Amino acid sequence: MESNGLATAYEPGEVESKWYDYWEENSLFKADTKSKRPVFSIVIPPPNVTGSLHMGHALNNTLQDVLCRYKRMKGYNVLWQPGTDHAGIATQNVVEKDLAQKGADRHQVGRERFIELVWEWREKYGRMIINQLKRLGSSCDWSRERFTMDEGLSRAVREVFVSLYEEGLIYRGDYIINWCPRCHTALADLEVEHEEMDSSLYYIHYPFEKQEGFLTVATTRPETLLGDTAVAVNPQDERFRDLSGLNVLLPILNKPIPVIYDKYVDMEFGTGALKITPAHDINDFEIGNTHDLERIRVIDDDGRMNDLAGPYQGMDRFECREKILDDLRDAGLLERVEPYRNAVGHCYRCKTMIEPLLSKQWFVKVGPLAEKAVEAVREARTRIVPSNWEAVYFEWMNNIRDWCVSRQIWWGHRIPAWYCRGCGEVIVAKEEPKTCPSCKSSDLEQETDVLDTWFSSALWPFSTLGWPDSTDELETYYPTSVLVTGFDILFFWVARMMMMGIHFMGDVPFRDVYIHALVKDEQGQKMSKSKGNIIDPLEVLDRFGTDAFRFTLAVLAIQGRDIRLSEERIAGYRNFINKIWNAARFVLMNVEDCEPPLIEKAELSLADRWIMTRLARVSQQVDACMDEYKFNEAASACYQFVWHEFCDWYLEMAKLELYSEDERRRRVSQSVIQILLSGVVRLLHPFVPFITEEIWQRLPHTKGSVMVAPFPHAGEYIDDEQAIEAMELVKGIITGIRNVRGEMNIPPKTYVKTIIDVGGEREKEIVEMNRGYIIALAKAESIEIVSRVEKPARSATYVFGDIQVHVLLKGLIDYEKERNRIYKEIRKAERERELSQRKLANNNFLKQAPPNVVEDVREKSDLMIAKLEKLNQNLALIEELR
RNA sequence: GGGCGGGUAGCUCAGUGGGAGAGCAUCGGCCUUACAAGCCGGGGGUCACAGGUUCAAAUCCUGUUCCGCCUACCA
Repeated sequence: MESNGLATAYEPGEVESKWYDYWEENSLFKADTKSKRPVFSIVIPPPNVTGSLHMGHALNNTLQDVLCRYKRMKGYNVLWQPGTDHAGIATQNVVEKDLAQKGADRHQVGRERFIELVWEWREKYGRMIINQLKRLGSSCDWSRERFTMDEGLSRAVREVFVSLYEEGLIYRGDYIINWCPRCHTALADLEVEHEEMDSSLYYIHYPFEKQEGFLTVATTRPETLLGDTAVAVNPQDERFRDLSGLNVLLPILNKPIPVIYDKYVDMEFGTGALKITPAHDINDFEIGNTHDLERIRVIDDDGRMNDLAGPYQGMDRFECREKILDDLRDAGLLERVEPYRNAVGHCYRCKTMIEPLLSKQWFVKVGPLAEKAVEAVREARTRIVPSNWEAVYFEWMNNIRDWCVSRQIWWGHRIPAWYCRGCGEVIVAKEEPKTCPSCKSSDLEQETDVLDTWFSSALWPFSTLGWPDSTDELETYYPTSVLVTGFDILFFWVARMMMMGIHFMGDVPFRDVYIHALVKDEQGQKMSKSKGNIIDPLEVLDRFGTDAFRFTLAVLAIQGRDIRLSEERIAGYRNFINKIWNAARFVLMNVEDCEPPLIEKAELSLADRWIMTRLARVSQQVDACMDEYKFNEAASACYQFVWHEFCDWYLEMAKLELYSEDERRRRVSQSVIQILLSGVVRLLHPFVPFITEEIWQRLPHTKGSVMVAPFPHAGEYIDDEQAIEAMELVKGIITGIRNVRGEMNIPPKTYVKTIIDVGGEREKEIVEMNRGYIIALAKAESIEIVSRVEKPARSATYVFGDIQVHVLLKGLIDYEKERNRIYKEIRKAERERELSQRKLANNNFLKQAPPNVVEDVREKSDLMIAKLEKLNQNLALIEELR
């Protein structure tokens, strides 16, 4: 059925794009540096420019949008700074894959052309993620959109690199780094994923050079023995005394290498003898340094054995392992093989097994930066929510190692360093130097490496606001109010932004960091392409609408707990959206031709006063939740209020007024429900922006967009505690009658005679004044209000507190049924009475518990005693009548 | 190895010191003119286990156990 041109079911499709366009056209997302209002600012975690919206984005951006919309309605000058990230390795991989399909590779097209191709790719696909964020309703100030490879941000990158270099916080050197043989680049420690794997521990004999016998070493990587330059044992180890100065022979190559003593070696592990490969293992590298060992790199950039690998040259590293094991077996040098589980590093981008190897790279010396970043959180200049992440943050920051920032790829910010071919001088500068400052040669060559993508991301909170220039934006919006992100990039990104922000801006980049959970599937599994358990957010948006999806995410965003998302759940909240829609339809149907609201407080019904009080209180509750980023509590409170108070009780009660013969009553009610719907819509707007705008625009007497309407606040309404109490009584009576009706199978169409037995005068008055609600909502034919009567014959009785609701039954009462019903009630009441009385019998309880608690228990006990008395009387009566 | 989180109704989970809750599912009754994507009513829990603190414990402490995640330079 249609009414006011409103369909009975909400259809999100058309509504969403219509209002999003409207918001944009009216510049409602725009931040204003000139504004005098309090500031609220967020920088978006920039998605990969060529990426596509996944569940993580959906959650992350929904929460940010909820905050931004809420703050706008609260009167803040809001900036939600959007943008995208160039995602060096990921994007390069995508474009390379595309090239491969065309039968080419990047080396054929050359660096310059390749970068052009990536830019073209970005032009083609870069809008996709932005449009998807828009579909989600994200109210970013798109006029300020930034990209990490923009000229401005690139300038910030060069500026930072040069300053850090000049301060000695960036250096270049030979170290063991994580090499991905497939991506052909170095990776930071963080970019390596450790995966526990079944592998083997090989026990290999290293014969002594000049005497009988051998040392047995245990290793998981026999192929690296080709690069061994020592065997180490613990100086404390009794088994290996007097080996000082001796050599063992490297198997197969028969090259003498020394036995050295180093307390790093764990005597308990393996044989207590450790082979040392300084060019392929971080620990071996360090031991090599203290013992001044030669570093022999035997694996090349492709993961193949190089010319130093003797007979194995050209073999892939895994192939080489098999071959070398065969050869060791043949030579009788492989003692045994044990199954073993160890954590092996893999590239976080392509999952290829990482090769630790010696290489010359650029590093950031993070120690001094990390120290300040730790201090900032310790001093609560930045607050991490929930706070248990602070411990994780400290743990990592305190054990941080230098950050390898050079990448051997092409897509990214090229490191602003030049090498003089003349004298070998290294020149680090913001602009390309013409000549070498040391030898004046003009034969300079720029560093070919680019910077780690996270290097530019680390500058995001100030580079997007115009740094290194001093801008109004920086002045107004830095530090940002909050960063909303997942814990998976706490180290990658948050920690580094903290370091850079403090170092270059002299203040933390954000006051709060809100860490949200991961979105998983129904079974609690991480969503992944390989598992095939991905729920595509775009599909969800199509099927259920943006508002339903957003509300689901908000209600599931419980601090510190992962989200298990299921379609059922989304469908449930889709129903809620539809409920909102129908409530609005109902209101709009009934206010069509009414005059602007003008009401005396005295004219408000009980239901009016009750719901206004509730709306005021729920708004305050939402305020409190939002301050603490308790999205789930805020959303649940809204859900509960709108559905189970506003719709289930209030609108039903308002029908009495709306359908009244009395025109004044009707008019007042028409005004009140409009006011209330306006409040409900504003309350819900941050969570469900589209449907609320659609309703807002249809409400008479509203102006502009709901986006900029004020969030409901207590001052708008009333706070009437008496109305709450009276409503509880009325609701209790109605529920009582409905309960009896349900259990006694009274057909819904049958109106029943009721006798309501209330003790107090005040209660009596309330029931008397509100009998209309009871008649309508409980389908009562008549209500007789009495004090202290016996249960009438042919009746079923519901007891709550000291109130009895007798429902008179026509025809034959089912005594058995009524007896069982009462019996059940008695058992329940007895249990509660027992509990209370046991407490009251305890002297310690009476003495030590707070008086109000004792009072509550006493009240409860009295209540139960009274209730039981009545129930027992009723039961006796039933038994008598049988 | 270290750390963190979790175990509450059939399922998914709220609830951090005083009456065990929600959504979904389930059962019974309703096409009541806002809504069947709905309305009304009902059933269902030894709050993982064992100790302890307390007048009082799902909640605080200790231990056990199971699950998940993060982290790590024992080859």
